[in-house]
Amino acid sequence: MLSHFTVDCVIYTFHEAQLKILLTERNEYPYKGWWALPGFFVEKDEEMEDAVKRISYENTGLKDIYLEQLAAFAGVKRHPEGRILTVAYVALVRYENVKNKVKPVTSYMKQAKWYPINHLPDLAFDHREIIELSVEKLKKRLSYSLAPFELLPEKFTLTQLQQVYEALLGETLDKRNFRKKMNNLGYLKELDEFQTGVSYRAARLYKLDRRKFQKLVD
Amino acid sequence: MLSHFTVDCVIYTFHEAQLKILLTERNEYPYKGWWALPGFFVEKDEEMEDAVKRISYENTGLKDIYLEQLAAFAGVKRHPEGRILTVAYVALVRYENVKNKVKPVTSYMKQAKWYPINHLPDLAFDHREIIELSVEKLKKRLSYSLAPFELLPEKFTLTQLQQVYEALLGETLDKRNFRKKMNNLGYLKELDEFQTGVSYRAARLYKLDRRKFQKLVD
DNA sequence: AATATAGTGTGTATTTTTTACACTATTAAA
DNA sequence: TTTAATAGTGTAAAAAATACACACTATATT
Repeated sequence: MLSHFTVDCVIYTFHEAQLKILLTERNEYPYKGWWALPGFFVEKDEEMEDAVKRISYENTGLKDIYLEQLAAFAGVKRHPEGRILTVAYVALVRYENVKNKVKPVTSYMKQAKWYPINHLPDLAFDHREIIELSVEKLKKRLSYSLAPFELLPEKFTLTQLQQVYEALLGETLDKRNFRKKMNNLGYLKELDEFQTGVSYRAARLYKLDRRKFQKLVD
Repeated sequence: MLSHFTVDCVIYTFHEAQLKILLTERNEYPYKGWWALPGFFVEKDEEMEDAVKRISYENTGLKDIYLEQLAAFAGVKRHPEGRILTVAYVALVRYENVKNKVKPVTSYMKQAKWYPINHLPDLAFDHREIIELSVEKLKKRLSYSLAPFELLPEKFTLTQLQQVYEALLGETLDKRNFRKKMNNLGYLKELDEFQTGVSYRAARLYKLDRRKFQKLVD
C-alpha cells in the first residue's frame, strides 16, 4: 500500500512594495468556489519536487523557480473527505516574469490571483495555517536567505531590497543603516546602471554576487 | 482514498559530553537486521504527533517530550517496496530520564541503542539523510532554541551547557566569553546548589527561566 | 599532612557591530 | 523656475564580540 498525498505551494512574489501570494479559486468539491493554495495530488511515480514544479508551471508559466519544503500537514480533520496528507512548499518568483502569465490552465480552478499577505480572503482547508507558517519561516531565515533576491528582479535598487526586508519583518528600517550593512556584507555588486522611467532621481541598480553570498553562508 | 504514511523520530539526548541519537535494530523486512530510526505507520485516525509520541514512548518510556517536525521525505525509491512517505520528527530527551528505560517494547525491533552522532552505523532507508538534515537544523536554530535545555537535566552546570553548544556547533568555545554571554542573555537562574559526587571543585547549578527566555525570543 | 588531579571561576582591553539621527542631490513634470 | 518625489550620504555613541591566563577548590592518593 503506497502513499497517496498532495502538495500545496505558497508562491510568493514582490510587487508594489508588498509581498503577495498566488491563490486559486477552486472549481471542484470540496470547497468549490473558495480560494486556496495551488496544489494537487502527487502522481504514483512522481517525485514531490517535480509535482510542485508542475503545479507552479501551470499557475505561473515559470520553470526553474526557487523552491523549499515547508512542512507536512496531516491533521485527521483537515480534509472533509478523510485524512489527506499534504506537503507544503514555498516558491519564490519574480513578478516581472509572471505578471502576464497567471491564468487558470486547468479545469479544477476558475482563476488565479495575487493577494497581499496582509489581505487574504477566507481560505479552504488549513491553508491559512500553512501560509502563516511560511511567513514565520521566511522571517526567521531572512538574515542568511536568498529569498529577497529571488523575489526581486535580477537588477534591483537598494530601496526595493529594503522594502522586501521591511515587508517580511513587518517593521521599517533606517535607510542609512540598511545600506551600510548591505554594503558591508559584501555580496552586492554595484552596477553602472540606473533605474529608467521614473519621474524623480533614478536609483542605482545592484546585483547579487551569488558566489560571495554562498561563501558567507558557509 | 486516504493517506498512508509513516513517521520517523530522531531522538536526541546528551550524555558523556556527546550528542547521541536513539537507533533501533529492525526485526522485519525490508532492512531486517539494519539499524534505523524508530518509526512506524500512522494509524488511520491518529494525529501525526500522537503517533510520534507513541513511538517515543515505546522506545524511551517517556511521555511529554519536546517535539518538532523536521520534514517530509517521499523519494519514489526511498522504500524498496514502493513509495512510502515519511514525516520525520526531532525529539529531545534528558538522558537521566531514559537511561534505564530504553529497551525494545515491540516485536518489530530487536534492540535500541544510543549512538553518538559522529559514529553512526549504516542505516536503513534514507535515514542517514534524515539525521543529517536534523543536525543542520538544530545547529542553525541554536541561538534562539530551547534545544540545549531540553537535552540537559533541569539543573545543569555552565560547563555542561557549553558542551551542548560545542557538540552542536562542532567547535570549541572560550569559557569566559561563553559565560559572559549566557549571563548577559539573562534567562539563566543561578541556584544556590552545587554539583555533588565529583572529586574536584563542585560547579554551581543553573536553571532556565522559561518566562524570560520566551520574552527574548519574541 | 602534603601533594597531585581535575575542573571551576573570574576581568580587562580591543575590535566590531549596531544604533540614532538630518540634510543635500537629482530628475521630471507642472 | 519651481515643485514634488525619491536617492544618497557620515559621524558619534553604545553595545556586543573577541582574545587571552591564572588562581581557586574539592577530593583522592600517598
